[in-house]
Amino acid sequence: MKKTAKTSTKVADAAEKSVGTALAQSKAAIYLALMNIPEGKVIAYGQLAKLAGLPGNARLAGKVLSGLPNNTELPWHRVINSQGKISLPEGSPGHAEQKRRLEAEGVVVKNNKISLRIYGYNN
DNA sequence: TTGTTGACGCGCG
DNA sequence: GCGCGCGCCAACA
Repeated sequence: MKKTAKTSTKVADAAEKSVGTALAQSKAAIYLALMNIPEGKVIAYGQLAKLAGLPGNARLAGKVLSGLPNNTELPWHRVINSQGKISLPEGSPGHAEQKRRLEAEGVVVKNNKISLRIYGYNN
């Protein structure tokens, strides 16, 4: 209807429209995976992406989390990098916020670092 | 279409 | 345990 003929990848294009840019699913998958994280536990971006069915898309997970609103209900603060540290830059509102939330759930943050060995969520 | 950027991960020294 | 560099995948200009 819109694209008309053009180079007409029509079939692929139509399929793409049906899902709403493939990422929509990925995004939803990441949300679901995030909801599966219990309190007092943390997970790495890559791990989260893998749980969402997107191995190798750790960065994408971060991209999605960055797009989350402030009033989101998702426990985004339970997501950290494989280093066991908060990816957000120190001094950033999100960093302090995340750290505070984690401690509120019983997660001990040692020197801005979290023991994945203890709090790491393994499925 | 090509190049750059990013809430990352892993291997090395 | 820590810092550095390269690699991966998608979005954006």
